[in-house]
Amino acid sequence: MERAESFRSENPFFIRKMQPSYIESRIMVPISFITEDEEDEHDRVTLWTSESRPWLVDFYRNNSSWQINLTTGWKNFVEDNNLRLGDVCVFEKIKKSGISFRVIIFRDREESSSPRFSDHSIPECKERELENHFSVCLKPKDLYYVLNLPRNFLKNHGIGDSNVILEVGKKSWDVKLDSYSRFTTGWAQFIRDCQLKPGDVCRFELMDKKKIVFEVTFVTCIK
DNA sequence: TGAGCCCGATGCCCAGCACA
DNA sequence: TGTGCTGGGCATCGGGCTCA
Repeated sequence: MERAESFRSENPFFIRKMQPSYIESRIMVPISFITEDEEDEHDRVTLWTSESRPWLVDFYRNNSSWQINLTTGWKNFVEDNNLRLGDVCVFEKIKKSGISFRVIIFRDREESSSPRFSDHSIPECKERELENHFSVCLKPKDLYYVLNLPRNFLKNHGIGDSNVILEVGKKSWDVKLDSYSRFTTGWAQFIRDCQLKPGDVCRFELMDKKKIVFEVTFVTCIK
């Protein structure tokens, strides 16, 4: 999953980790990935893992759960590509005829499928140490008084309602982390002092788990 | 009988609101 | 300016129905 999450592309894409229901029957596509116009024009999507062989898969819109399910043909794809539980697929929408997705498979069993495409928009799967850090791209609302944090990260590290220390260089700020996984008291001061703007990306690296100290680095957005 | 289709339940995340 | 809460959107899962 970490390798899949490091995938970058100019094309829209989504990530799916293989669940039992995915292996056994169907997989869901975010509803925004297939427009109603496309749905009217096409009955099925085309999945590509290489440039040589496509898989045709029927789909239908699930209005109750606001999703699109891939059904007939999906199982063939699973079997042909030997997908197993825990494998992670990146579905990248590409500009081919009809509705086409390029599928990059990140296997749970050490090796990954190496995408065999001629262009260079394929994942930068550098080994990244994600365990101790997360990144946040600041939105206008984040520059107000609160910042929502990834709950999974906090949960994985057993971090709850507490005060944390944000360090930038030799300076540090005390910021309250509330029970809703948000930076609250102190966050506004931090963004003022660091002159952060919408579009800036903050990287929070957990340096001291006991005292909950994050070293913060940021990339400034230049319009 | 199994695959495909369809629906509903549940929980998570986030945006936004009300109020202190 | 900070906190608590709620509702909407979405992801995930399970189960019933239909049909070949």
